Amino acid sequence: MATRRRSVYVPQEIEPKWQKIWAERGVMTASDSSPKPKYYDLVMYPYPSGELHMGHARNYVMGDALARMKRMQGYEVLHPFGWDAFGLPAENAAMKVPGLHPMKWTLDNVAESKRDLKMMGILYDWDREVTSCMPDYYKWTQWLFLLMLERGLAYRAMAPVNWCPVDKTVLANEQVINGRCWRHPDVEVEKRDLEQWFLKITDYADRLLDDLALLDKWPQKVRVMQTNWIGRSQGAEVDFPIDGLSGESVRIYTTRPDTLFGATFMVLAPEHPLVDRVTTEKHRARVHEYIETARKETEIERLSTEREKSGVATGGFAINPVNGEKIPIWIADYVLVTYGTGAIMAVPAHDERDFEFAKRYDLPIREVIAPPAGSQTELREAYVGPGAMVNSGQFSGLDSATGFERICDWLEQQGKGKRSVKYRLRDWLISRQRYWGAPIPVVYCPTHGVVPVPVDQLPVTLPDTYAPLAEQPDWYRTTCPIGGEEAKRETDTMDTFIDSSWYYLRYASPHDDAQAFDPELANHWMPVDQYTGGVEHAILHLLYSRFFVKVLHDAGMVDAIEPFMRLFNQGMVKRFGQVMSKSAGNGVSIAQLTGEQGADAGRVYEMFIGPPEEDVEWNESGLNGVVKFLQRVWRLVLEPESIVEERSAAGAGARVDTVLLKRRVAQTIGRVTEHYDELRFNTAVAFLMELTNTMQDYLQSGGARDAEWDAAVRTLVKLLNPLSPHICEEMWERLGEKGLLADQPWPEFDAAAAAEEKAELVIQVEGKVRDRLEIQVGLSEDEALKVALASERVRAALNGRGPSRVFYVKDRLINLVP
RNA sequence: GUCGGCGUGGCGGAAUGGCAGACGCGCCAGCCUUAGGAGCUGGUGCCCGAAAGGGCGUGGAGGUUCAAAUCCUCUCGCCGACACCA
Repeated sequence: MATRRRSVYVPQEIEPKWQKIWAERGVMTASDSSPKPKYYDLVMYPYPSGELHMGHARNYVMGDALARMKRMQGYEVLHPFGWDAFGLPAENAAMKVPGLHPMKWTLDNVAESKRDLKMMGILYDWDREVTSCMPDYYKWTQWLFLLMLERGLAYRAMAPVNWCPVDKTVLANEQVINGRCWRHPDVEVEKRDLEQWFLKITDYADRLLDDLALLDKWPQKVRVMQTNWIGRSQGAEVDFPIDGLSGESVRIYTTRPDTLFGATFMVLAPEHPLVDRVTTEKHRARVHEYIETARKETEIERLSTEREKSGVATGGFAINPVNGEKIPIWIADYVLVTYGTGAIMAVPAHDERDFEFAKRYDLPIREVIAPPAGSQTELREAYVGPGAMVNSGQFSGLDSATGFERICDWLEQQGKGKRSVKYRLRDWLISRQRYWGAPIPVVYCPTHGVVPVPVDQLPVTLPDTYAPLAEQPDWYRTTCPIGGEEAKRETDTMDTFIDSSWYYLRYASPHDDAQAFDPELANHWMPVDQYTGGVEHAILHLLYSRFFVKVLHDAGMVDAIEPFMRLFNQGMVKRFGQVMSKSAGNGVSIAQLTGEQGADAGRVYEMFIGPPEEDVEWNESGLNGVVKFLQRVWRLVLEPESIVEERSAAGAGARVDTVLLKRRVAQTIGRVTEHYDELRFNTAVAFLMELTNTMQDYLQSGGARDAEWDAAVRTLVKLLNPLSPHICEEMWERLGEKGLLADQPWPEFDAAAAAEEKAELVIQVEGKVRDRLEIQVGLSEDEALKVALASERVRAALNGRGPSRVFYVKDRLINLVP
């Protein structure tokens, strides 16, 4: 008997078997007409980068585990997948390898990634797969652009744009990080003036901001980031007449109209249109020189806060409308032409930037807000807080908040200004001078101007030849859809963030060739119940998607006003201290993992490794621990006698009887269900480990393998299934059960069975725990007191002690008054 | 600079304001064994102690509370986002 070989599972034998069965049975195929409640479980569709590693897998395992559980809980689960397939890496690859087309490179990568996902046992409804670079998808991306155009939300404008000299394309504001290209952190972005397409996301600024309040199941971090990005501020626009130019004035924007009396000079952005008008002959040469220098500076230099402020006087003066004072007009590049009105009143006493500027150029500083307590006699820095207004004419004496309102009222009555709300958010520049994107579907006609391509002529497909569209006359030469004149196609393509702003809607009806999505089906599945992806999309993708849904809602195409109800940002997987990636060369590939420890061990390990939102470090011994755990489950379920035998060899562990076993099973159902639902997989795994420990102790305490044991076994297998589906499915079959485990109902939680039968009474005296007493659950306060006082030890503990005599029973406090 | 988040054993980490350190890794001791990098049992926060037991303990200092890792104030450290937006 001693030579007995313990049974072990071999992942390479069971994993492919079950993957094949699930695919054949269409386990994750979502039905549009199911009577079950729907659950839309979505992971951010990725850029197809080819072979996947365990860093990618963590995200997808979470989504898969949730989908599997929700399915067992009786939901009709939509768990789709697709590819954000336009974009630069494909072009870079094509440029490196002559003759390689971005399409081929992309589709090869898709195939490779897809194979890896399947090897991990991750189930999607592949019937609904979308690929954004395919004409049947980007046809509708183009259609959505035309919808925006029709609704006045797409426009063309000449603008100083962010230009990446390496990628040779324009970037959105959101793609410029510290003045550098988001794809090339050491390449500084240049400013160029180009005619470009924009989407008017600023029209939705208020709603994008206000509706964040509805997203209470989003990480607050993301909501804060979006709030800051939209950057709404309340203030006033005020007209300052230009001295000597009757009827002309400069409009400024301020968030502190209460400091209007403290304005001692005015500053225009170098690009401000009135610069020429206000500059006197004497100052013209110097102003011109300053503007030239400012233009040549990169965004980085200009925006650096470390840099000392610079500027130049124009020689012109403006009249402060509240007191008729003449104040000099300066030009300085710390004022941005793109924000507010491109001009400010400078109040050095109450604004740090103005203060610094005034110090440098020796401009007057006048205090108009007195700090609340203890006035600062010396003005060493600007006081930006609230306080009482002083030196402010009829408004002196008011507190600054009231003064804000009174001055605004006064300005509006006098017609000299008005309340105004400004945003940091800018319109979304979507033109890209790249081949590998969806062509913007418009035609430039000499007679009719900008003409949208008629819907029945969509899609405007990309030419087969990989080369910039502007260099392909065969492609861009066309005729005007209205008059038939010779015309030219737009040669820019769209930002790929447009593709990803609506893909989740396409999943509702991915094969519809008559519309972008079927509104009825979209309304059936939307909104997304759980959205999972990286925090790097906290602003760009999520803000754009929210914008699209609001536009589509206004167009009557979807009921939802927000796309994603619950958002989760998972942490990244690191190895050797660095984020796993192909370029860092530290990835554990899915192919390698499944060939060794198996997909299930990798899945459970990645869920157990740490909190799901935290970055985690991959390490082999942790993975081995999980393999050990799974092998133990395997034996416990299929070969419990081998565990019973071990008892005699080494002595018993903890005593576990049937009552304890039952209770532990019930508790585990409750905890695991709750924690899976909240994506707290690390603790869910810990609870399952506790259950197996209890089951093992039960066997080793001589527990019978009766109905209770069988129930425990089946519960364990079901609860573990979302994380370790292959092994659980195989065990289910070997247990002689009929049907797929994937189709089994989720175990029901029995609160009564999970409750402890004893409660503890903790006797604290003067803040210290003096004694503990086991009592029955469900006793009233009086009964509990009686039990407590019946105890000799309790009486002794209380005897002669100080004032605080407190009992604690579960979550109830009982105060004992002597 | 501003705004957010986080500081718990040797390590990853648990803890609706209620026995801090679950679960796992690692380590120590033992058992078993045709010796496997296997399996099993016990131990493992720190200090004192042979033990029983006692003291200390969640970055630091205060505070609220019968009770604080958890709430409040200040402070130090780390991480992230934004960064002249008037």
